[in-house]
Amino acid sequence: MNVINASPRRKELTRLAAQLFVQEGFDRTTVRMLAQEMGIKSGSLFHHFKDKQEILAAVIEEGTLNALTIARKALNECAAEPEVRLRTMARAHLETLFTDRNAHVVALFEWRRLDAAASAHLSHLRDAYEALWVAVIDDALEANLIHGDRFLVSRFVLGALNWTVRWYDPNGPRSPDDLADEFVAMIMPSPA
Amino acid sequence: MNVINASPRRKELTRLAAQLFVQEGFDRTTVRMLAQEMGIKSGSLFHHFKDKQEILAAVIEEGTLNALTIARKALNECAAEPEVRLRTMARAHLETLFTDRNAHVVALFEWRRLDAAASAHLSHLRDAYEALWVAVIDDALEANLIHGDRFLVSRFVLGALNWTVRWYDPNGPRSPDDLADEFVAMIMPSPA
DNA sequence: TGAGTAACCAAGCAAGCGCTAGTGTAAATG
DNA sequence: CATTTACACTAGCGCTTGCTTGGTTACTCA
Repeated sequence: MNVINASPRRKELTRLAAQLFVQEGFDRTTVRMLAQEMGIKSGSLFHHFKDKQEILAAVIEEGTLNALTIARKALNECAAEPEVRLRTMARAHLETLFTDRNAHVVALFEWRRLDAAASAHLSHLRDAYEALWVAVIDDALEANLIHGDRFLVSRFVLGALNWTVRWYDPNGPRSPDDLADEFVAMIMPSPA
Repeated sequence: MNVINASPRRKELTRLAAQLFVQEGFDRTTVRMLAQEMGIKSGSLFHHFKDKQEILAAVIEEGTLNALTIARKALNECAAEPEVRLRTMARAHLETLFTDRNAHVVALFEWRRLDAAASAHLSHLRDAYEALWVAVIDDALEANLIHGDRFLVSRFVLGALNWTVRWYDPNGPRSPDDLADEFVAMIMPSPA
């Protein structure tokens, strides 16, 4: 469950597991399927992971840590105007969502399959990420760019953006950045 | 898979199944668990449903048909102003989402477990429902209440509203209607 | 009264599940 | 050179899964 055990081999296995979890769902993915995809036998799998649960936790941890890193970096590098920060955050969110799509789909839709311990650990990571959002939205509210309750707005925004994994086609004409900009324009009273 | 087989007994069984599917997830819910919750033996289950898949389809069909009925009725009964219709639709959406919560959570998060035939049938129902939304949003766009691409806006809106099942507490201080109003206020440039 | 039917049950099959035990082997380490 | 470590293998245990079979009960209606 911990990030310390992050050998290159394990990272690669985690990536493959994420793909299968998205294709089949966690419960329908058997350890034998995972092993075959990895080019080893099912017994060998348990040398890298304690049990099947730990593979799920690894997938989600990987994705969430990535999202946190990218968002922090993007916020550090962008201007201080609330509007810019809002757009930056939306872009960063959709960027990770689609470059690291498998891991995030698993994080969003297989969350409930985590056991209590892993769930607690990963909730902290997710909360840290959401805190970034709340801060950005606070600034936007204060600047009168948007209006409403800070938590409600945060959750509506995250909902709308996360839901894009259900319908957005990355091979279509619109880039994730376009999508982010259109979304920000939608919730801002005065369009540019 | 069809609505014709809708005996009262089957309806009740479907309701119980929805609850279990939400608690445990479709894959982790065994036919034995379903049977016990229904007060029968696992073998008897297959008198009412062809197989486990059909139970899932029944749950989702029930929920979607309900949502369609309620939304149509609400739209028929409300005034013609785009702003009123938008608010009405948002309220209707959250109302069904939380009075028929189990069925809708299953519809939203276990969709992928449907086989091809059931999926095709139910997609039509869902499309019919989404068409109601697109029409309402078209009117709102034309009246300059909101701005953006009609399909993008529809999907962002549906995403934000559907995501509420992940965080909204119906026993909290805010009613679903309040929630709907706050959401509409958020996406409309000029607050009331 | 007797045929038809909806609802149920006990028993169990074949397949598949997560996981373990014990072993082999090549490379790194003392 | 001896030992440890990392990674993989084979074989299979004990259990659960969705579903079937063959039969019983209770009720309806001609």
